[in-house]
Amino acid sequence: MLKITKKVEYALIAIKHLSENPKKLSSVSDMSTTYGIPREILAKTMQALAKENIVESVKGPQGGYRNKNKTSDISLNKFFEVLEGPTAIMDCYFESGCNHLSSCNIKTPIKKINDSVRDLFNNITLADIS
Amino acid sequence: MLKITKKVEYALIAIKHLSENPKKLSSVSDMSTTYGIPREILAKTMQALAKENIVESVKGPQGGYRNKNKTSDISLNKFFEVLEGPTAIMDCYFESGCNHLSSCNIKTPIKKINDSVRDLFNNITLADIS
DNA sequence: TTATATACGATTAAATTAGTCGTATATAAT
DNA sequence: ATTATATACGACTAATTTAATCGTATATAA
Repeated sequence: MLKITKKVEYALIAIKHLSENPKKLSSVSDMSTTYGIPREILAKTMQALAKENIVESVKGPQGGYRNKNKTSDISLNKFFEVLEGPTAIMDCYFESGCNHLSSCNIKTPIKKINDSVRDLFNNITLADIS
Repeated sequence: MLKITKKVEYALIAIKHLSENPKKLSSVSDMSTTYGIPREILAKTMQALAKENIVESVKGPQGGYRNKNKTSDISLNKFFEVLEGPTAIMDCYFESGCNHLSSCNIKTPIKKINDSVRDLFNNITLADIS
């Protein structure tokens, strides 16, 4: 539980790389060989980040990615949600009704845990961890 | 990512139940029917909690479980670790060396995220969420 | 025109999580 | 003593989620 996925791991590596190479464009191929990351997965991950304007993409030869916004403007929560969807420690938090348990006594506790985790990630930026 | 498991969910429900019924013993059968939780899974979960002295078990007819320590003395982190093992957002945090990536640039970031999450869970007790 | 690079959907493989089954042991009640 | 009830625990199977691969389209610099 509470493990971050490879997708997020790879994205963190890429963002860090881009922030260390702000001038030039970095291609997926280059980054995947440099860090030993499966090419296709990294590609998709970068595409998701590009779609949300976290990175900028340039097509064609000599193309690649560069960071678009300041890493200090992007919260970890935003970053995670772009890649994984809503930060919810348990599904029932976002579903209208809990279909699993006939008599749930922990809705409030779950909400508290969830809010705490979200607060935490909202208050850490990509710059903080780079 | 960052989802809590059913095991933890069920354990939270049980602990809440026990804290609401401090005098008597509650059996797994009773709790599993009351909350619609698979019997065997709840049984194993309670056994794990008993082993760590979070709950007390009494065998035989009329037996069952009761809370052993104050819920305010048990951190969420302790609780999670009893059920799921070390709170590590990524495996490499606990392994001696990272075998996955030839050239990892995010060890420090990962450590920061991980420590933040652990701090958070260390500062929430079971009482806080009950 | 060609080689390089992103974009994206579909599919398969691997790993993790959830749930089941079988058996042993303790003990209260009869 | 015997029986029914309850915890204890290991092995196994099923379901779900995550990771990785494959194929094809599109843009563009050289």
